[in-house]
Amino acid sequence: MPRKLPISLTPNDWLRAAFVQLAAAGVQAIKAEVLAKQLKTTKGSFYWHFKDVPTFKAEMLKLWEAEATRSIMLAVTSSAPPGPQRLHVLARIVSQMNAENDYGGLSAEPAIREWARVELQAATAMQRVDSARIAFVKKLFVDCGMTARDARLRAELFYSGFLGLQAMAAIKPIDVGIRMSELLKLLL
Amino acid sequence: MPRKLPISLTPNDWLRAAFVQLAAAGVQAIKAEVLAKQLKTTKGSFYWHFKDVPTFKAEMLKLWEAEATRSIMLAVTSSAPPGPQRLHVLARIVSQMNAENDYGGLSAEPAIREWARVELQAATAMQRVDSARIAFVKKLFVDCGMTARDARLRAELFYSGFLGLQAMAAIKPIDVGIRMSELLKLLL
DNA sequence: ACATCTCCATACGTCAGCGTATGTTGCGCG
DNA sequence: CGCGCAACATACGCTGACGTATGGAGATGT
Repeated sequence: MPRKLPISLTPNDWLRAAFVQLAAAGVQAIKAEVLAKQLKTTKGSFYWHFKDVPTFKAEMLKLWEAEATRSIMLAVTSSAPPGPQRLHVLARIVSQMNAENDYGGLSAEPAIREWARVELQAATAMQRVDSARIAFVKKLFVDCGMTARDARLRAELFYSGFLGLQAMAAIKPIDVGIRMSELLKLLL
Repeated sequence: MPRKLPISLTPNDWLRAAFVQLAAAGVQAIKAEVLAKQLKTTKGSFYWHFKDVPTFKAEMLKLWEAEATRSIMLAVTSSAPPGPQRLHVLARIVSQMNAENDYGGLSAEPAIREWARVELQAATAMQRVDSARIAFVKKLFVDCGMTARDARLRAELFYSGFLGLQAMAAIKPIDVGIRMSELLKLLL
């Protein structure tokens, strides 16, 4: 039994559980008692670690925003030299990192987007992430020799296509990777 | 005062109010008492017209599914002859019908998609709508002389791009129409 | 060893939302 | 004119979720 007996829960344990819940059932499913049950404890623990639920959600957003773009940018720039190769790498990896990462990876993103549609705090975080990602993709297109204007448009279309495919994949499983590759061919 | 005194509420009044609420605050915001307040009545009325909330939601989905594709298809095929023109028309009209139609138009769609991510009943409806729309767009590409395979791929990318732009527009206002036009140029 | 502090358990009051049961009102009609 | 039904209004009990308050167990320092 490699079971590590629960010595003491960290704030991160709660946050990870919350992202799982978020991905599975949406923002409204993030409830203190539900998370407590999943962590086999009680909400007394929750309210010891966090002031209240809104504060907790704010921490979720902070964590997500910090990791949502960084890890992908890192993976891309470290596995290919500047040029079209990086875009192909990007198209491949974004479609296969479902639910691996701590903060829920990409499987929680549709839920966060709906969250952003409803709550202002999440909306501003989402806007910053969208902008950062589009700027990054734009740079990749610029590195392929495109003008700033063309690169920007293609970055937006590339990203929009990804969002759409991600949204559809959340309901009915499809091969996002191959479609992203085809989209990229048309954009280059 | 052109105020028409509330003679008697119809089921459709409730449904329209619910789509407004859905677009504004998501599925979880569809609550009998909230809708009653918006219609300046009480939930006694709600439970007279409808058995319970789940049944009511099911009727919402039924209504939405019936109208979500039909009206757009009709508008496109009736305003242009077969060929690329129809795609341009489609790119234009889908981006400007925000919140006009009865069932919430397109402004409620991101919420319905999240709904579909969480509840099975909505997921099956959403899948059918997605399939119908993609099939329709595919046909438009076929009418432009494309092979079935190419047309299918382009229809998916066109639709995915639309979904992504729609999702982004729900958070931060952007010009969906111009971006859809540019996407279409690349797909033709 | 004993007091303290951390980390969690339990019990409580509150409130929103559900669904039911029953009271109330206004029109249609003989 | 008054009866009856459609279309609500109101009152109720119930559950789930919040946040608080207080109790308790286990490690820890001196």
